[in-house]
Amino acid sequence: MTVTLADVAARAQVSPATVSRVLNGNYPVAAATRERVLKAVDELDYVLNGPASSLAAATSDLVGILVNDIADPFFGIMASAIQSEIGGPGGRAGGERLAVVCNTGGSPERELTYLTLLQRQRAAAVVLTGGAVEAEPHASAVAAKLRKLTEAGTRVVLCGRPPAPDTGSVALAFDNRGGARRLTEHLIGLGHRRLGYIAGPEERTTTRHRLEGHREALTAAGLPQDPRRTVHGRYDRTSGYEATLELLRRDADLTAVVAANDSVALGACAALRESGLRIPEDVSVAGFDDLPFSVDAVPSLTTVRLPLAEAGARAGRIAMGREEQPPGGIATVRGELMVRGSSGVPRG
Amino acid sequence: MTVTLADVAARAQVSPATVSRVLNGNYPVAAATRERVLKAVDELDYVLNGPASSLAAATSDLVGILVNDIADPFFGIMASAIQSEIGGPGGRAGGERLAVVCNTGGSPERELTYLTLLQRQRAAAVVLTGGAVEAEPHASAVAAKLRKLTEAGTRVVLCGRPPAPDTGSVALAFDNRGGARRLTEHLIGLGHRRLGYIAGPEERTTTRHRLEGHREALTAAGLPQDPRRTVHGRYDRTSGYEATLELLRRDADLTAVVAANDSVALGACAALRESGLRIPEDVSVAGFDDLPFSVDAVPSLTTVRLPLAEAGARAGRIAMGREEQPPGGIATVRGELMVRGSSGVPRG
DNA sequence: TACGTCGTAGCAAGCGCTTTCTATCCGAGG
DNA sequence: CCTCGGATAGAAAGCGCTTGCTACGACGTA
Repeated sequence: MTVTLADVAARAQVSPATVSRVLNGNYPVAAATRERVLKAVDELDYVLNGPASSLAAATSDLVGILVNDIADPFFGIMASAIQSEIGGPGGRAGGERLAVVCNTGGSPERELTYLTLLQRQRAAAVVLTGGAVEAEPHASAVAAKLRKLTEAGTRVVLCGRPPAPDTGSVALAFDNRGGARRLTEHLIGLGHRRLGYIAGPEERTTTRHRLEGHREALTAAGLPQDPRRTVHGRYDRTSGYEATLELLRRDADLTAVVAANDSVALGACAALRESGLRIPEDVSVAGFDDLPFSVDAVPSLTTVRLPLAEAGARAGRIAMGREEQPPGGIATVRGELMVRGSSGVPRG
Repeated sequence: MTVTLADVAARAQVSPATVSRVLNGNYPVAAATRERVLKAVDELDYVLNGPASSLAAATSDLVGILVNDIADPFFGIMASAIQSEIGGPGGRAGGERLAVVCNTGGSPERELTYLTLLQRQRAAAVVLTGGAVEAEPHASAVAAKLRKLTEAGTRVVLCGRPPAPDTGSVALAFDNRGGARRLTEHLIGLGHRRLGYIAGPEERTTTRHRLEGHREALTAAGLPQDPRRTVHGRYDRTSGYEATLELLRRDADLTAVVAANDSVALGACAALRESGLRIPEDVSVAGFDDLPFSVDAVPSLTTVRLPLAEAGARAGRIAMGREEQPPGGIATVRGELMVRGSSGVPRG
């Protein structure tokens, strides 16, 4: 029925072992023999049986990339960069590595499921992107799973996610706290005193760090931390829209809105505009991440640029063992404040 | 070293066969025995060896989703929808299916490579999204590969891609031609007579169909098809920006710019604005796809909404055999014209 | 001429699971 | 009380590949 190694071997008049070695190129084979084998492979249109190969070799070509939301360019950009470092030659049997991205939808359960699935497939490496969920028992379960993976020889890299101590993983963390602090400092520097903050889902590290950075800046400037000025939501546009209306309801005198990310900021802009407020004359808006569309917003968004592609590429290289690990297995990636049209001096 | 089925069997005092049956749930096992096995699985923290399982069963839990550009929400949204129909319970051994998205970067070679990799992994199904490349020899090579896959029992579904005859695949094609025609008709109806068109890469079916639809509308209205009014580029913002400047250089009297997609349209808006032109007073702009950010553009984008999530979900269900195939294995998905602020009556 | 060496290729033992076929135990029916 | 069928469980034969070890010829060297 299907063509196997043995068929190729028979046709090339060699042993299966030789065919395997030609395919894997990890053992000397005479040029003439190799030719003969490759010819047979071609003629029979042979495709290696991946599962059989992985079983015998106790490893696979699979590399997993976990993302929270594949429809969000934030993750798409990272995944793309990671994948382009991981894909390409280097897989088993002269093949390519299969970089697969797994969409967790932000669900802790799915994250764990995918991790188990990748473990089951004996993945060569796994890269986890995006913030982690801090709530128990998920956090410990993930940590335990990561440890299992590294112990089994799977390289684990965290990209844009805080370090997971004692798991054997390498972390490239974003400096969310610092970025948020500088962003808020910028607004305070412009004269803003009444700032609303639209945070992401409470249980995520990214949310907490950005919020902490914001509050640090507030405190440093001697401004009060009014809990009524913070609203939690999701990392999407709709959430930003609704949260902004809520903020306005609580305090119509806000002069600035700091959003958890750019999508949220866009929603905030829409809500402000519909409320008859001009940006930045009446209210300044700031985002986070600097996704491609942010510069096209009108006015263009003041935000913190995260080097998503660079970090992803580096994570990919580390996962492939092509770049040295940072000292202690931990590196922090800083964001850059991008001051643009959506932030300005407050009225009055 | 690693825990195997046999270890679990020993601990549960049953045979490996029984453990396998408990895990797969495809054979009656007494409740007490099942309990004992599951307990052992748990205590030993056993994880099935995927490759071994796939080898023995001659099939895997893998489902591939091919996308052109994972950083582009157009594909992200489809991939997300496909994946959410495919993931979840239903995999082998009580596990979940592993829906993996493969980023081809729009390269025909990578597309073929991924297809081979998925074939090698004995994927249960493959969903290809986005337009195809028509140039030979790629087109035939892909068709041949798709045929191989279906013959080997892998279900193949094309989502937003024209049908591939005689390959055994199911196609959910977008009506790009009709959408583009209606969009251009809308502009002509507003009074536009000098329309620029920014097309995608020439070799792609999507590009050709949209361009044909545009020209159909032009012809139907008795307007000339000036080749100088069409510029080819890529499906991204930068391309739209540059192409618009080029169009303006060729004919400063344009009253409307139709873009290959929304990202391109955004780039066009930026270029027009920088050229001192107002939208839509001086020049109308239209996009295609209606991605989430399009409604946030200022003015919001007139475009053609493609039901990406719905089509993706349907493709996913068909790939899983949970939805009947359309008659003839082919269905056309229409887009909906969304008239918004970026299109208006031309000056004069 | 005899012997160690190097370069190639084959043998065969798994890798860890699935599944067919067979064995066993039990209760029910005759 | 014996037999038969149904429900469970086990034995064992692979699935298609990799790889350690062995075999063998052709050289170069003593």
